Amino acid sequence: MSAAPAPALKNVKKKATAPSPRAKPGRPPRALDQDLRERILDVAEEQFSKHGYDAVSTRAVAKAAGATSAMIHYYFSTKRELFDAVFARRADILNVERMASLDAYEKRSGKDVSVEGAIEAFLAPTLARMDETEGWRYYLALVAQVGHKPQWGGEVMTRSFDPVIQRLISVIRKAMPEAADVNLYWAYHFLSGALLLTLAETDRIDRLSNGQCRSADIDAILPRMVRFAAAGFRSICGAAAK
Amino acid sequence: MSAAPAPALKNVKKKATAPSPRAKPGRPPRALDQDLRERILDVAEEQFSKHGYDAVSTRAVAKAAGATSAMIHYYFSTKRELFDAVFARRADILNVERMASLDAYEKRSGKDVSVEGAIEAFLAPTLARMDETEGWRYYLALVAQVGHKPQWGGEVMTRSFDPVIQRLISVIRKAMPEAADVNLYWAYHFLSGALLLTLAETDRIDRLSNGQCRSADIDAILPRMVRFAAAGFRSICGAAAK
DNA sequence: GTCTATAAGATGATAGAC
DNA sequence: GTCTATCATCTTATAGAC
Repeated sequence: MSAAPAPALKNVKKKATAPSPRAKPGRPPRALDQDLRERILDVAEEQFSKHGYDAVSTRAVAKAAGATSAMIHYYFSTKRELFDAVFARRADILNVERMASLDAYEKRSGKDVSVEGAIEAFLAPTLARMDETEGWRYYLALVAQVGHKPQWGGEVMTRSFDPVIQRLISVIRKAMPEAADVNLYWAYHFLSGALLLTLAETDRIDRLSNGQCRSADIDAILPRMVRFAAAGFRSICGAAAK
Repeated sequence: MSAAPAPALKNVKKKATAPSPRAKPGRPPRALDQDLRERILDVAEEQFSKHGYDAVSTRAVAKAAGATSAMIHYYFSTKRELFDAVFARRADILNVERMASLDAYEKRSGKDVSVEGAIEAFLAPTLARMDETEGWRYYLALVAQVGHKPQWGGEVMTRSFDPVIQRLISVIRKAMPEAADVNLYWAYHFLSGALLLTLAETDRIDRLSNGQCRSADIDAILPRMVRFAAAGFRSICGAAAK
């Protein structure tokens, strides 16, 4: 349930003169298998995130992982399935954490559920991960890109994240029982856009603000995003909404 | 200043048995030149938007435009310059419209500038274009994707759109003179995310809301986005902000 | 499990005829 | 201005040796 530490490249260059020093015969190198598989996932995650799915070749991933492209197909069959594995790996972790966070918030707040509280419980796990490892930062930037791709933005995102979003909205609904569904969904849409642009870490805001804001400054972002979105939810879902 | 109507493909298939029927000799076909150039831009816009820059080949663009890939390089030298031309074409139009809209709002509101008014003046031209032609929808979805690409999200977006954004913030500042710059920039960052996700039109919100919201329903989006963002700006820039 | 070799085709870009 | 032909390289994926 905790993050997998990004393993450093180990057998970067094993091509030499002598016949390659493989695992000792007599015992299937079970550990190494998982090692390479994970290393491929790590490298693919980084490259897909940095350059986009289509700009990355299986060869490039293989090379950076210290293997050949044949190994990519051995473990993942196709490039697309490699992507799916990359995407699902941390999505599963994130979904568990978000669900747990929302559950915990609902339990401890009892009847005093607030919009701020719900949104904070939803955002905190994700933004915390963003502050953790390079791997998570790559992954979350990849989510931001996928979320804006015409086909994938609908399908992949829906498949991966819908249950938690419905859960979030159900908690917010407890804080605003009078809110109409349409308004709740549009409000989430705006919040989602704000979150995804944050995960993208494009440094746009750094330039725009002339260095006064920094894309990766989670401590500055989280409280502001919570307040911004909560006020937004209230203004379009509240009693005064048209 | 109005939108260029998307021209239908005209000379789709001129490859046949006879030597290709080119323009009549004696007069350089000036009109046709611009025709093809624009058609290439239209087609590239559509394909870059639908599949992403890296997934589209110059051959594919050429074919859809009823020409050969050599013509792409004749008019634009490189694939990247083709992209830049696609991106700049409507960015220029949009920038003029947004500036004019902000100017007009500031003029007619005098001293009574409101956050809602400024945001509405900023958003309205863009969302109106989204409701106009396929070409504009493709373009705006492309902007959303570019805005989340690691390199381009910073550089291309900054180069193309920063002046209008600074203008928007300067108008909002008149409505909230006490607001700190950092807060204004972060608030814009959230608004920008909400806008870009809207421009992407991924149908995610349609699925999530089980059809209650439609990605292209500008009449539903604009007023909600204005209220949502205005409330957000006030909540993190207002006197009560920490 | 890991490699080399290769199939089968696509890619960005250019040269040169017309 | 538009084309065909081509270069040199890269692409995903597979076959088969070890």
